[in-house]
Amino acid sequence: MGRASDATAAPRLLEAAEAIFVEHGLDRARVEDITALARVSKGSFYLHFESKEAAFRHVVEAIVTTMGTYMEAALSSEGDVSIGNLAEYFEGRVSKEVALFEFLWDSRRRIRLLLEGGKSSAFLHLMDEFADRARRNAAKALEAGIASGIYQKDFDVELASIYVAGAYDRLARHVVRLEEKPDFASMLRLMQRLVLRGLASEDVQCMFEAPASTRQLRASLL
Amino acid sequence: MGRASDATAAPRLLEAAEAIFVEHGLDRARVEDITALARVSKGSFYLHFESKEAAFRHVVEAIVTTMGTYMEAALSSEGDVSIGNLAEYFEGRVSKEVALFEFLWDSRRRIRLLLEGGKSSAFLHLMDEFADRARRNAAKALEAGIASGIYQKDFDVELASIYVAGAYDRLARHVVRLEEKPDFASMLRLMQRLVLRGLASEDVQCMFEAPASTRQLRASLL
Amino acid sequence: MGRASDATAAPRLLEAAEAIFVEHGLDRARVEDITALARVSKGSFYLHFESKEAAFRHVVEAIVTTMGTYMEAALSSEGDVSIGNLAEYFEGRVSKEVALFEFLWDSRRRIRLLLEGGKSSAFLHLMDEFADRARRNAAKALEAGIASGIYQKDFDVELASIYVAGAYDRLARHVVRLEEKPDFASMLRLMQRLVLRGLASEDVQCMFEAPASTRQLRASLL
Amino acid sequence: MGRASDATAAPRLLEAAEAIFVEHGLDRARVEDITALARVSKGSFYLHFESKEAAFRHVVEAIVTTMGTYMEAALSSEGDVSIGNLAEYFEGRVSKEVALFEFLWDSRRRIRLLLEGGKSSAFLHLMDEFADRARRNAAKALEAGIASGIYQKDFDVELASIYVAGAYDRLARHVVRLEEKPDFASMLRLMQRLVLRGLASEDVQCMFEAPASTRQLRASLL
DNA sequence: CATGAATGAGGGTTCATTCAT
DNA sequence: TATGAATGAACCCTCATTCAT
Repeated sequence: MGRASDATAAPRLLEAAEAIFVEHGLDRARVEDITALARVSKGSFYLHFESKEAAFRHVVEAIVTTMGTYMEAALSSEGDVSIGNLAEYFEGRVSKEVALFEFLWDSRRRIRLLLEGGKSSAFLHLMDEFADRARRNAAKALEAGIASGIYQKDFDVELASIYVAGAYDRLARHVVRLEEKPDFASMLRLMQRLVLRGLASEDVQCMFEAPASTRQLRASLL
Repeated sequence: MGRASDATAAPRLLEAAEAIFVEHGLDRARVEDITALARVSKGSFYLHFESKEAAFRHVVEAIVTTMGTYMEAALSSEGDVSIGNLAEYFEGRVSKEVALFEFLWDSRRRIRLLLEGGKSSAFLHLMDEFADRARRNAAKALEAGIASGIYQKDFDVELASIYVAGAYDRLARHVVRLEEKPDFASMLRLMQRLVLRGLASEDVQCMFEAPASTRQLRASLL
Repeated sequence: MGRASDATAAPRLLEAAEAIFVEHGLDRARVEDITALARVSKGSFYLHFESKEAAFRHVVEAIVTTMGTYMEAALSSEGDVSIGNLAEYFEGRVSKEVALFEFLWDSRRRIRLLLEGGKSSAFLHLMDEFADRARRNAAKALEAGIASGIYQKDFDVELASIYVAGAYDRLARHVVRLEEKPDFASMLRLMQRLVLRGLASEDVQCMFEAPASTRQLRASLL
Repeated sequence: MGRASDATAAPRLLEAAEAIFVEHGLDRARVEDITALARVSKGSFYLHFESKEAAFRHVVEAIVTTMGTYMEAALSSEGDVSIGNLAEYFEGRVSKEVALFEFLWDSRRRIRLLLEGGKSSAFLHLMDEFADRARRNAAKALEAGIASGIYQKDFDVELASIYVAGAYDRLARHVVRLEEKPDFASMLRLMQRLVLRGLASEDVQCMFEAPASTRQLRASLL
């Protein structure tokens, strides 16, 4: 091997590329901006990337992979639902969602840039991809709820999943822009309550009226 | 000396600018593309706009104004709400929303371009502006609902308005991408039901249980 | 029409392009060299040429056309040959060739650059094209000579035309490099004599021996 | 620390450099092309050559030396000429020339590249150098011929040598482009005949007419 | 006002050369 | 000596903007 490759150069370059692309978008980003930020020569850029566009694609894909994986993990709903364990189930979902929003919060700088400054259609497409992934997750959760008798049977699941995912989408966009970290648990409980009460089957609906036995549920949802 | 003063040049230029900017974004759009589309000389561009960026801002503002005005009109909720006229009130809201979605449907090509191809942060910002406007509308409606006793009093209105607006936002994005015009009325009724049942006060909640008097409401919301 | 196009700009650019390309070759020539020589802005180059390579092709083609046309005209051999008018015929050919070499002499700067400094394969190819054109001309002349009984019948015309054209080719290369204008007529007479005596038919050969009648021919060829 | 000292690296590099330079010319050849072909590191190039241009000069000189040496050997005319041994003498020359053309034929790929693809002025110069060397050889042969009475005395030797060398030059260029190996002997005999008959002294000229004694010469030259 | 030729700054990319290992 | 990653000067081309007509 020749001159030892600066092991930190490649990651520095990637990081710099992401930062510059996310800040300025593909067209406004200058290769020289990226190499300067990475403290690397201009020519060095082309040791790591085929072209500016290729670097851009690389960055976008890396973001998709990182965020997507996390999101998938956070939203996967295993565990059975039944009217009996409703309160626990929802608390479980809420805590999973809290974990996801914690992740979003930690990544908020990057995400905010994607949302506000990602001046490129590639990032828009990426956003849409996440949104659709979230929607499919929501649809699965709704179907599970119908199957277990929690939800009514007579609504259009796809449509409802669009609403639900849209609500989460906007909530996420809202959250990453906040200055102070909000109380994710209460946020997400209100969300769950809207969905649950909005779609609840008669049986579950009753629990909101009944005095004693459902205290717990009512408490957790209010 | 060139073509005699051409009164149609300015609107043609604006139209062309919008088309090109929306298709390619600020950076990729070339002044010459715009003037070619407007059948105007390149120099003429600078008789009408300060610079390319100025033209872009102009276009963005024009879109905001046009769409925003329509939207405002469509969503403005005048008229009193009370438990008594609940069914009518909601039908009224649904029909207003249907009108808005009809407008979106008619403008779907332009909107789709803004969403998918609007390769510039300015358009993203514009989208966000609409989204926030919608959220504020939703918040007002929720507050009116609380005031009239339709909704519970113990939820975070701002948060709920985020959910609601997010749901509409995604629905709108979904709709403009459809091939076939969907049934807006049923779409928007499901939406209303989600919100109403999700946030309904005890009094209204009862109406879903009560046998006779609320038939109408139940029917319209299911 | 807009700003009046500088009518002299295009020819200046062409001239400059030829000068620079011929001096440095395609690869070493810089667009800026050309535009500087033409006293034109760098961008202006691309108003007249698609690309540097396109400009190069243009220049090459222009040279081919100019020189080729002249050459064709100069070498075309009309007029009948017969043993009777041999001396006149050859004087006629010689004077045509003298005219061609006068042209070469006048263009010697450009040609010399093509030969010595034309650092590009395109110019080599161009040279070959001229060479082949010359060879075909030679072949035609030889065939005419055979038909009229001046030349023998038993030699390979193509081969002989290669020799003859090669001889002229080198002579031309030699001439354009000279400092002083040489005596083209005697040069080209020696050439003709070589060819004539080299290929002469027995009948013509005799004329070189016979005392009186052929004095003229012998005189002109020696 | 890299590969242990590799004795074959230097010749491989030279060979690769020649191949790449001959194929692409100085400007289009990339150092990396050469080192890749030589299976040597890029840095290694600069252990063997001062610079790309130096390598180029080296290659050009090597070609000149190799080919020049061969050519010199092939064309050197030792042995006396006299009218008595004319036929043998010419057969001797022809066979030497055949040997040279055999060499050209064997090297035709390289030569063709030099002629057609040698995209650099250095190679053109090299070609001219060969041509001039050939011309000087021809001049020497002509002088020897004059001295021995074979040729006339009253022509411009330098001029004639230009013709003769030019003819050979073009013949050589023609030959290396052929698909099939031609009959060099007959080619070169026609060439000799042209020159001999073109310049022959009266004494030799007679041999073409005389019946018996010169049969051999006439036969060999026709 | 209208035109479109002219301008020139700017940036992506290549590649000869250097140098730390 | 051999390596190949790193460097940065150089150069083609684009395109927003200007300006003479």
